[in-house]
Order: sequence, then structure tokens, then C-alpha cells
Amino acid sequence: MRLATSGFNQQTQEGEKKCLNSELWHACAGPLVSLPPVGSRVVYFPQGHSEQVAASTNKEVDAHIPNYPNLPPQLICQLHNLTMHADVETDEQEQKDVYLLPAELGAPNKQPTNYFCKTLTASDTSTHGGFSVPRRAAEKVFPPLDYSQTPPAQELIARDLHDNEWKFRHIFRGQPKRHLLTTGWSVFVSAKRLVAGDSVLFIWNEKNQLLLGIRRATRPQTVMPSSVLSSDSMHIGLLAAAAHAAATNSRFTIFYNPRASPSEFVIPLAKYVKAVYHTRVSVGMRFRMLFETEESSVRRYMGTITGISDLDPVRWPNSHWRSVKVGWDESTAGERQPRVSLWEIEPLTTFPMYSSPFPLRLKRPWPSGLPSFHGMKDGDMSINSPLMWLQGGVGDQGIQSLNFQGYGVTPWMQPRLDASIPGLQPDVYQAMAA
Amino acid sequence: MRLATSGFNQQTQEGEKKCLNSELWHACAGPLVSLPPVGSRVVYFPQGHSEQVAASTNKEVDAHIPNYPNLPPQLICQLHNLTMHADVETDEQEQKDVYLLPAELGAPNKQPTNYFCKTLTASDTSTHGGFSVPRRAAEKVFPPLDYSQTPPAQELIARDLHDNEWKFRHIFRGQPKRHLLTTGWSVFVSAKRLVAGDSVLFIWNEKNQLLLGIRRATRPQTVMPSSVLSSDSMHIGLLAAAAHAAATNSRFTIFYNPRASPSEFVIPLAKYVKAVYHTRVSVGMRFRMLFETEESSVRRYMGTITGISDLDPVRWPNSHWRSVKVGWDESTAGERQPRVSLWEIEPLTTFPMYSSPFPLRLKRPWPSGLPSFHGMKDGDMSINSPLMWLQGGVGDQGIQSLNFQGYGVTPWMQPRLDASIPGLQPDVYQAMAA
DNA sequence: ATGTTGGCTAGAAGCCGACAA
DNA sequence: TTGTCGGCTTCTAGCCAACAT
Repeated sequence: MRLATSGFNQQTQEGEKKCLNSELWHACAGPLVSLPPVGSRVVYFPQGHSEQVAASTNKEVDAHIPNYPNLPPQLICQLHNLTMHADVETDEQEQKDVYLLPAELGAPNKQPTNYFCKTLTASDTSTHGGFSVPRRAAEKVFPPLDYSQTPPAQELIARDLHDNEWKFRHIFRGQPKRHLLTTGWSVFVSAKRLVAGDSVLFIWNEKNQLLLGIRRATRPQTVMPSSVLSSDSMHIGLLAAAAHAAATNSRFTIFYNPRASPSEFVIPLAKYVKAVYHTRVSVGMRFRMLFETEESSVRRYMGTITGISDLDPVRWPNSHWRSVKVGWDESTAGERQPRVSLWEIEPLTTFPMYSSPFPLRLKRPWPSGLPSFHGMKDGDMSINSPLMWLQGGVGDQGIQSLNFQGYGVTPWMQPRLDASIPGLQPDVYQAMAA
Repeated sequence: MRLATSGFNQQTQEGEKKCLNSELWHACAGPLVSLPPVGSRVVYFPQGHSEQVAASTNKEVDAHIPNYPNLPPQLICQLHNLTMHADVETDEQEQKDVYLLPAELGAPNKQPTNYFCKTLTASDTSTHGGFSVPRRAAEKVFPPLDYSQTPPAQELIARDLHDNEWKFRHIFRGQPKRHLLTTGWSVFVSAKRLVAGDSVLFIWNEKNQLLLGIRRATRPQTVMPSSVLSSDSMHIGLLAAAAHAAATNSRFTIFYNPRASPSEFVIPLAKYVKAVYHTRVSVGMRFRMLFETEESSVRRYMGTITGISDLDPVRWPNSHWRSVKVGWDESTAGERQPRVSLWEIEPLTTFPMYSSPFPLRLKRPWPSGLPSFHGMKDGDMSINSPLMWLQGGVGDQGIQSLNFQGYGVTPWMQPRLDASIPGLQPDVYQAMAA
């Protein structure tokens, strides 16, 4: 049975695309994922992109992949376009599809307020019964039941990322009383191929619509590399694409999977500049860092900086990518990564190095007469435009992806710095010296 | 339920791999697919590889993909290794996996003799009943039933590519009498996610084992490009990988999907040389070409050569890839491709150009002292070794793939030709002149 | 010769409160 | 508060021959 797709579909340039629900998209992506506004400048890290491919193909980058000496570890780009993507897995012969939604300009990552997220138990996914709704969640997110009825029950209609409708019987019964989704639930579970450990997300939005997203548990070997291209060619492909775009100042496209990638590798330029040039970090310094919890909220973990050095001095010398070695306070933090990037952490004691926002002497001032970006003065540090354009998306297929398209920067666009920043090791910002 | 894997598993270098049944692999790949022997020399066409990626991602090669001027349209390589691949799709949470089998050296493509292939009907795949076995097929392939029983019935045990066991109740009943697979059939259908239009393949081999393969109907958008890498980066990746391997004479890996790719793009060198240099073709010439039928046998279609020119003069000038424009005799041949490669066709009247096997003058003779290949004399045309190494496989996941690994050729290894071949347009073999 | 359908039946799916944790 | 289980009911999966092509 193919579920009907109705409602707020939208024609895009490709004609047959259907749009994704942006609110639900953000909810599925998680509270820590934010989309840079279209038109803004960002920093792209091929190194991080490479990590995503390695994670997706379960294969590390091989030794005989060529180096791209002209490809700097960080490319300053301008976001051109950004679309949300999601695979759709129907229960019948229809194959996976891509759905696109042009992201609204400058949409902040507003997490919905009226929502809940539950990790499915064995009972939730078994054929024996329905879905047990946490009491507080049901009372907050679902429409109120008429408790004078016996038992109180109603029909819920929820819409997924593709605007498909799912109907559930919501009933309040049992001893002790509890909220359950019965009829319709198993259809949803089998259609989405959910298993214990996956999560579902119910959102009650401002338009009084019920939205329903899923987040699959991260399972190994998400993608089958052998079906399309060798993982080596994929690695080479992303590097060559970036290098070519940088050399020719042409547009290119990348995909970012928020929930599959180890780290975000497209960072707003302002955030990057602030972290790298306006923050003094040193070994021994204490810091906080945000993480997402099971229940889709955020919490802070504390740690100490134990070192600052290149993650891969051979392949990616002078990179800011994960250049900070850290130790975590909590013993349960064993699975947290031992290396982070400067813009991911929040140093507990910051020493503003200079009063001026851009104190660094630039040996070769950048061309002026170009649009400045937020908080940055022309002449101090401006950037030739256009640099890069992005285009992104996220899915409910467990793989949630952002698609970035951009114009590359030419090498000379990398700011050239001679001043040294106390607290930072020299090799950390030599990358900026082309 | 995870099906038990027993029997002739085999440890490979990676430890946990299980081997595929090579006989079944060839049967699934089809009668026209043959594997070049390991160690032999082959010609690799990046252009054809590019077509496979385009078909897999449903996206044509974009305009702003860079050219690789140093990458010739055909690379002479030596097959290093070849493994068979298959995705396995289990019915539970386990994800797809890769299974590998080192291909036996020089294994010819021996199609099994005792087999049948049936395209599944709506009834075959519905939950309402079992599988209707064509009478001749059952009598030829299945063990004989005891027809004195009422009704005659037996249990069949078949093994798939991964050596998983499938049990079926085979019964001969109904009015009129017919062969049916009942109990166990639906489990197989749902586990493999078969739908009407897909095909199953039963083989009775020399060891009196029943083998069971599947071939999914070619469905559009087999692969989700957005999950991993943009299709642009994939295209760039395969080109850059080949170019890099050619420039550094290093090893590289490619995947070939016999049933997903429009054409074979790794051709035995002898076959290529014979077709390109020992066969005179011209406009108006009649030819035959082999195609696979519904029932997995081969038949010949006839046609006439209508032109000889580059398929893509801009991106791939002087390429032999699909350089022959053809018209087909049968009006039902509308879906057959209008362009083929020389080695795919069998000209009806051949004029041997010279009595010597390699009559072409080579401006720069190739280094000698290297292994010659079949039918070729050292000194006439020899090839520096090692050139390329391949490694391949095929799956039952609908996507059937060969994985080739090889060492690239350095540009000077391309034979340099000055002689012109009557009947071929000059630009066709200028490619060989680097 | 074989695809589809109606009838029948066995077994799984699915609704319920009991009973922990 | 909520995960799992035994008991019971409902419905579909699945076996059969009839019928059609």
C-alpha cells in the first residue's frame, strides 16, 4: 500500500520534487545542528568531509590517495543554496527517492518547543502490542483526551517529513492507566523499518499539526560503498572537487549528514574567526562543550585542554580541524572524542587578546569594496566574493544529510597572517599563511 | 530471524568475510558477463565507468566537471585482483554487508546448464499463495517427485549466494496439475524483498546441489547519491582516481555492476585489439550483436552501421567508446542503444587487413622482456608491466558489482601509432597516440 | 500450461489488564 | 511510571481447487 501524499507539496525547479517539513527536519537533525543562512560565508573543511565519507563507507582513507598540495585545509566559501534532503523508504516496490526543500533564507535552528522524543523499546517495536507513550509527553504534546469517556480515546493524525499521513489510535487505559498508541502503530513501524533503539519524535506545532519524525540508531556500515564507487575514489572525488572549485573559483556541491558525520565541517565564518582569532586557548585550560542527550536536549560536558597539534600532520598540516586535544571530566565520557575543534568548545576563562576586534596585522590586505560580514570591518579583513555557495538537506532515513553547493576560493584568498597569537601554537595558524 | 550461514565459508585476509558461490554469481550476472582472468591485461574506459555512475545516481555528468587532459579515454591495465561482491539484506536490523570471494584464476564464464529463470508474477509475490513453477523447469531442474504419492511432494533445500539455506515445500497438485513451491516461499520473498517483475534463478549443479539466485528488475534511482557524496564529486572521483593511477603507475580500485551499468567498461586487451585493429568496419556494414533474453539466454540482433564518430567529442575525443552508430533491423529494437563499441559487435563480413597479427608500425616500440599476452608477439606490441590490477564481484541485491583494482599506466605506455587503418576514421585511433 | 480468485483454516497480529521494576 | 507477559480475539497469511486465459 502506497500512502497518499497530500497537502503542502511544492513545485521546485525539478518539477516532481516534494518539499520537506523544515520544522520537522530541524527536529530530526537535533538541537545542535544549525543551518548557515544562504548567502553567508562559511568555512569548509575537506578533512571533516573526508571523515564523513570514511564513517559512511566504514573505511579509512587509504595510503595511496594523492595529496592535493593546493587544497588548503580550510576553504572560505559563500553559501549559494541549501536544500534539505531525505530518503523515503516505502513499503512497496518503490525505491528510495530524494525530496527537496529550498531552505528558507537565514532560518535559525529553532527547535520546536512542544515535542517529545522517545527511544523505542522492544515492546514498542514488537508485533505483540502498540506504543507506550510517556505520560508527561502525551499530556504536553498530544491533544487533550475527554477523560469522561471510558476509556478516553481519540484518533491522532501525524505527518512525516514527506507530508505522508499516519493515523494512530490514542487510548488511555490499563491498570495503572497509561497512554498508548495502538491501531496504526505497527504499520508505521514496519513501513519505516523501525527497530528497538531507534527514536521517534512527535511535535505539536503552532498550526496545531502533529508532526512525526524518526531518528535511527546509528548502525555501522550505513552505506554500501561497493555499489557505486570505491571508497578510494570517493575520497579522491571530494578532494578533487574541492581543489578544482578552489582553483577555478567555481561552484561545487557537497553533502553533509548531521547525524552520520563525526563533526560539522561547514562552519559559519564568523564563528570560525571568533574561535580561531579571538579566543585564547592553551594547554591546561578548562572548557565546556555541548552534547546532545538521549532525549534530544542539550547538556554541557566539562574538560581540560591537554594539547594543541595537527590531527594529521602529513596529509593536513596546519589545519584547525580537531587541533585541540582534550580530556573529559566524567569517567563516563569515554566515548567522547579526544580531539575537538576550537569552535566547538567554550573556554571557561577567556582573555580578550586585544580590544580591537581584528588586531592581527595582515601582510597583504585583502581587496576592499566587498561586502563585509557581521562584526568585521572592511580593510581589516575582507574576503573576495563570490566564494562558495551551499545547498543542504536532512532525511528521516537514518542518514540525515545537508547538500552544500558552493564556489571555491582561490588560494590567495586565504588570509595571510604574520602576527602570532599568544596561547596558540605557531603551526596552528600557519595554515592561514597559504 | 537471522538465517544461519553454514557450509563452505572461507576466511580471507579481512577475517570475517564469507565467500560467494561463484557459479551462482555468474548465473546472476547473466550469460554475457565474463570475468577477465586475474593477471591478464585489460582496457579500462573511464567514460564507461562514468556512464555507470550516471546511471546509478540518475544524474548526467555536469558541465562544470573538470577535464583531465592527461587521462586518455582508454587505459591499458593489468588485472591484479578480482573479488565478487554481494550485498546481503537481512530481514532484521542488520544492515547491508559486503561479502567477498577471491575469483578463481582465469575462471571462464561457464553458465550453468541445468537451471531456469522465471520472472515473478503478482501471484508469485502476493501473500495469498506460493510460487508457480513452470512445468518444464521443474522437471529439468528439481529432483524428481514420486508421482505414486498423492499428491507428490518433497522438501527442497536451496542455497543462495551467501550460502544461506532456504527450504521450500515442492508439491505437484491442482486441477490441472502443476508444480508449486508453498511453505517457505513467502519467507524467501519477504526476506529478499522481492516484488513482481524481479526474477529468480534455480540451478541444479554438478554436485547435486540446488542453488537459488535473484535478479531484481532494474528500478530507477537504485542508489541514493545524497547520502554519501554528490554525483559531481563521484564523477570527479572516478576520473581523478584513474588519472592519478595513470600518472603514478599506482594501483586503483573500481567497481563494475554488470546489471546496472549500460555497458562493460573493462575489456580484455586481446578482445579490444582484435576489434579495433583487426577488424575493418565501415558505414553500411551489417553486423550481429548478442543480447540477453528475459529467460537469461542469449539471442542475436542484427543491424547496420550508420556512422563512426566520437560519442562525446568535447570531453572524450578520440575514444573508441561507443564510437559506432548503428540502426537495428527489428522495429521492436527501439530500446536498444543507438551506439555500440567495436568489440561488442560481430561484423558479418570481415576483411582481415594484414596477414600478420600486428601489422601496425609503432613509432616507439614498447619495452621488451615483458610477458606477452595471448596472441601477441613481443617486439610487435608489448606492454610494460605491471599496468593495472583488478578485483571484482557481483551481488544479489539487484546491484551486481565487480570490484576492480589496478595499477594505472603511465601515459607513455599507450601504444603510439602512426599507421592508419583503412575503414576506420583517423580520429578514432589517434587516442592511441597519447 | 499457468495466472488469478474464492473458500477455508491455522497461526500470527494485536488489544487487554496483570504484574513487576 | 512504564516495560513485559499471559490471555483472549481478530484478521491475515497461506493451502487448496475452481476457473479463466
